[in-house]
Amino acid sequence: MEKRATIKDVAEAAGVGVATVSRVLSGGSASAGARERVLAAAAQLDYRPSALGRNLRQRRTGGMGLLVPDLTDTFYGQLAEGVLACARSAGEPVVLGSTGGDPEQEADLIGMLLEQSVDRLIAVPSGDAETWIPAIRAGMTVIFADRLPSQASADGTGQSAVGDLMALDGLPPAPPARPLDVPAVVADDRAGIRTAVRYLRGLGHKRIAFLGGPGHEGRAHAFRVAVGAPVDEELIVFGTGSRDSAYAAASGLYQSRPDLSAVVAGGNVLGEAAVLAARELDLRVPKDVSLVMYDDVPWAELCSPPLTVIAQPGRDMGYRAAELVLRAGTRRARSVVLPTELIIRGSCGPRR
Amino acid sequence: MEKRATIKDVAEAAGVGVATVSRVLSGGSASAGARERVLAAAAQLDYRPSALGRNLRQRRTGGMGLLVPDLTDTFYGQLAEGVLACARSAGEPVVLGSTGGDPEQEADLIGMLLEQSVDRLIAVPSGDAETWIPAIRAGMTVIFADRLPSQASADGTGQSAVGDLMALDGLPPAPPARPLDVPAVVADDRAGIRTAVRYLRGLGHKRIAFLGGPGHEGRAHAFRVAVGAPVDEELIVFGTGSRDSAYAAASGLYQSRPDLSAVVAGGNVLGEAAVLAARELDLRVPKDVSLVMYDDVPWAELCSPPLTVIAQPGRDMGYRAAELVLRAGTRRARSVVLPTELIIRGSCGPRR
DNA sequence: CTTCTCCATGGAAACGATTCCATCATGGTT
DNA sequence: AACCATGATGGAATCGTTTCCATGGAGAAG
Repeated sequence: MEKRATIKDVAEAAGVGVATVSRVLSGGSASAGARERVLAAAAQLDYRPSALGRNLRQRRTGGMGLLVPDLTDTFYGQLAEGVLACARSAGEPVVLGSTGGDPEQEADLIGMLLEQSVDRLIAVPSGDAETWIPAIRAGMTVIFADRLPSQASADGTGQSAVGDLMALDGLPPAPPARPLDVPAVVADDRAGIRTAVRYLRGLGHKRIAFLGGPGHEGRAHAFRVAVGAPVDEELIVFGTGSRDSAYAAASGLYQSRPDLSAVVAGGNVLGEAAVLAARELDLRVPKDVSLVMYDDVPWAELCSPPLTVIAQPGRDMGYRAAELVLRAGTRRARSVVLPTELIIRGSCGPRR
Repeated sequence: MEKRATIKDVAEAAGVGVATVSRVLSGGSASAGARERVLAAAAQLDYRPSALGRNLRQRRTGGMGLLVPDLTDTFYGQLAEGVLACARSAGEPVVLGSTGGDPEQEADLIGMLLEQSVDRLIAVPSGDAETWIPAIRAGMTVIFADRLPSQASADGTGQSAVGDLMALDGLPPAPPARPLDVPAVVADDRAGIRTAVRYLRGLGHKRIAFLGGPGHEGRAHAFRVAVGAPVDEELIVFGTGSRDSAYAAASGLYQSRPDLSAVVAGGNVLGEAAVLAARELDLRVPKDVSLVMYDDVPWAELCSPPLTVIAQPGRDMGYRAAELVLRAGTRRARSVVLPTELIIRGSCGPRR
């Protein structure tokens, strides 16, 4: 438990001033002799600059914050791994928070990060645009990942918040109430859902349901677009985030609409619930009901039948977001849309 | 992007000195009048003390570090959620690192945390005892979770490092080379494995294999103890951590020893590999081979047949570890052993 | 009335780095 | 030889907080 050497100790040992030590260590100009002596002294004393002093002086903490809804969800685990990989190679620390999908906890965690002067943040947002205004106004560089905050707008469609992403499909962009100017790294949900729906249609399915969770408004919207008018709103149901609630939603869906023949699950937790509920109700997959699930998690292959999924690159998503948030400041970050891929396994069959 | 109010601003607005503000806000003594004015001014200015200044002054960063091998592994996701839940309720930040099971990366991350002056750390260790000496010597409060570092001792048995835990089963404790005095929160692997082996024996199985990954030396040891002499060392195989390597290990095991009739997988990634490899080789579970897997992950139930598992409370483990690391300093932390539970589903049957 | 104690109070030091700025040496140019 | 430009150098200021310490005032005890 010996105390660490400070820059002052190094300066003394090298016979130079602290300013010179700082310059040598952070790449400023110094004479060859001084540089050599400083380096030797630093090595000798096993000196490591304290992030504390530096942070205070620059009034900012290095590294980045990361806010996800739930680490138990394999997809967010993948995303976090991507962020951590990028951060590690940059030598930057990552402060992690799990929001449980609760806007209130999210707001608390943002407050905590502000207190720590963490000024870069990657978030899978749970709260609406309002929640994010304090962070933006405090000067944080925010990058959204996986999804955008739902707009707390009057029309109540749960439209996404970033204008330029809405225009992707030639759709009339939502009237921008006051879009957050926050770059995002997301999967191409529109294409992913469209491909899945077309695939199911090709198998003869007419009544296709969408089973979503919190934050899946964008995917639900993409689903509406993909099935086209008239949309049967009863076939679009939402759980609240917990596995129980997802199960209840799935079970309720099967029972209230026995005429449905296919389900698109908006996330792997929902997919899990859809399988479980089907089994409980003696619905066979894919004979009685076909299933496509968002997220290609390792266990999708273990199911029987193995699940057909819409794969999105969780790890890449995290990595790219981390790159963006680290580069920001240098260059104005631009949003990124990552491709999805329909991986056909065994959970979809022709309409019964 | 307005700059935040500092304690000086509050002092000025309240007409008191900075010392008084600090005392009021951190629970020191102050007159009612002063307290009231300070509180009012702080609220008025939306003052939040900067963690930067405080950290520098106390020469330590609040919160804690958390090091896990891989967030993609659901079990570590659960553990992390537990840590985060505890940290959140204490208002403390968590700095996360993912080691990939690599001692070198682990050492790097420890260095990074030291640089940040994070002096409390919860870790699922990958490196051996040597790796941890620098952290301990720097005065970090370390709590191990899920496992203990393998002892880099001469006897090469991969014995665990904490003496008092080794004595649980009345076994001659390994000659303590120089045990780390680090408290740990672990599952009762010995009992868990013993129960699983007895269960399999009860079903008539004679040749039971153990499939482990990095860090599962303790479980392998418990397995040796449970099966009793003579131990068929060929039936104990290890993967190196990646899913591919786990798969290769499982596949190799099945092929080299077609006489085995049951497998105990030391973790959920290994279990996944065991299922996949069995399917590939046309071994039916549980008809041809019975399987017990460590970790009760949500998808264990989705498999067909649903997997019989040794459940260990990942979330609790994380929560308890976080409690311990936060309380340390107040009280010398004591190790905790959490119970495991054999959950019988459908992946074990009578010996063919 | 004096003296002693106790508490509230605010100024200032400390924490460990970065960075501004004044100083000094060096070498080249006129 | 005088002058200037350039670059290295170290002292000191700075960041925002906590905490030490000296001061002063009020109340109690003599």
